[in-house]
Amino acid sequence: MPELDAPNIRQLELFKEMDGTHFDALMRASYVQNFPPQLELISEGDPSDFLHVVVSGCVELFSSWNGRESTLAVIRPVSTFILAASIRNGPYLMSARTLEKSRIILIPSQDVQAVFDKDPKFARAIVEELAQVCRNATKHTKDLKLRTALERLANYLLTQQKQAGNGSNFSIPIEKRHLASLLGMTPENLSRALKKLRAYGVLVDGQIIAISKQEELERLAKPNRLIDDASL
Amino acid sequence: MPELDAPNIRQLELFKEMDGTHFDALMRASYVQNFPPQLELISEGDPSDFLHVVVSGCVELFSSWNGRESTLAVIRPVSTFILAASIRNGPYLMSARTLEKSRIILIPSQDVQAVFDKDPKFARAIVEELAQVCRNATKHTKDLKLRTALERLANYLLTQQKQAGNGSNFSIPIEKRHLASLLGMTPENLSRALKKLRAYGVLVDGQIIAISKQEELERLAKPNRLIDDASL
DNA sequence: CATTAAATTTGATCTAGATCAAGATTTTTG
DNA sequence: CAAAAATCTTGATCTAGATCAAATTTAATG
Repeated sequence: MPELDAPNIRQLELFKEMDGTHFDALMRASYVQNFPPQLELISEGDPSDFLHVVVSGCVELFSSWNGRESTLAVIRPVSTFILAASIRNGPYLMSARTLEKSRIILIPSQDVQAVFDKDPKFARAIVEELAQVCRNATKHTKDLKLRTALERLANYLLTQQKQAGNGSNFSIPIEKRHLASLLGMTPENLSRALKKLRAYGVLVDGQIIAISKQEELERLAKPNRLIDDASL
Repeated sequence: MPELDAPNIRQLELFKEMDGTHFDALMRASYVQNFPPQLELISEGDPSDFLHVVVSGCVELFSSWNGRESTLAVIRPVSTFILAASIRNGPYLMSARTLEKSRIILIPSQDVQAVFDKDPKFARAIVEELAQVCRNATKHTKDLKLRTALERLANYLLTQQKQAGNGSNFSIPIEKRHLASLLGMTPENLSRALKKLRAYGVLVDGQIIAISKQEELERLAKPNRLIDDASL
């Protein structure tokens, strides 16, 4: 793989503490590729051969059943996806497609596993990362089962606001139809929900959101760290 | 801890391959307790001090927000829970209560982590278990987002049937109100959904289920390994 | 075993959210 | 930049599932 990318990857929690030799070996075994938008990278059911790292761009994880489809997550740089599948050597449970032009590193699962056994620091990092993924999945489920669509949206906006630095203006980083699917609602319903939030001081212009009545929105959303804090 | 339990625990995937000395050390550091039914073992938000292993009985994992509550999983012997929290030393994301009189082993998180660093076999087992938990969470989300309540119920019944040995008769192992919550519906709606399934050859008598038209039910349920197979 | 309490079922009604059908915008592309 | 294709929005309608209230069954308790 090109040396340009390695330093970026090395900064990732997953690779930061590991032995340099092992890191280099992993990188040598890996492939880097640039993908155009809307390309299906993996399909659910396929065997999991690689751990993926999004270096730039954006990847949507989604799943289909009986003609229906749902977005399960949107991955932004720099982070990994399908770690669980590649550890268990099980089939992918989700499909993945690029939403934008994306640069992605593919690390062969068998190399990940080999280094896992040799490098305790890496093993530690893998298990921490995986526990995080696991906990975020739990939070997503709680969000879905305990909240209405309007509440999910309100909390999503507050979370995005926080990530963008707590200013009153920020922009949502994905298309609304994907956001709708992520939040478990239809695009039509998202559109209406955004309109309802005007009463709580939310102004929408395309992807740009302005929050004018912070307290009102928070009173509606009732954000909770055990659901909304991705770092927890 | 009493030696009676150790052999059972040792059989768990999580502990099977690890070094005997390490296993014994873990067991010595652990506590075994018998809990009555309906006892809240842990509350979400609390710091995670122990990895829990259900030896006998049954534990419900649930979560609350804004006065609502939802069952997220039901844990039966012999398996662990809140592995992810104890690895990250983060607060519990779910609460846990016994549904029946239960025998539970509490292994201090710090001991789990210490042995993780020393014993590659154990590290390997932990990461596999965690990946499994992670994948099951993904399946649960897919079930919730891609299926209607009736479809979730139909698939739940087929899964239980399989676990019970594929006979046409079997019994559901939890109260219906918990099942309803697990499937993301109200008890009233579960009751009605079960009635609707009569048209597909499902007969209900208390906890006992009889499936008379296997193919019809499967045509409705459209079971899918990437959602319904817990071992995958 | 009678009493009380809890769980389940049933019926009536309500509502969040889906679906369908057009428009209105925005984005993409020749 | 104009045409075509998406995406987003709005309105009308429909429906899965929730809520409320009451009856019935089942389980727990003195």
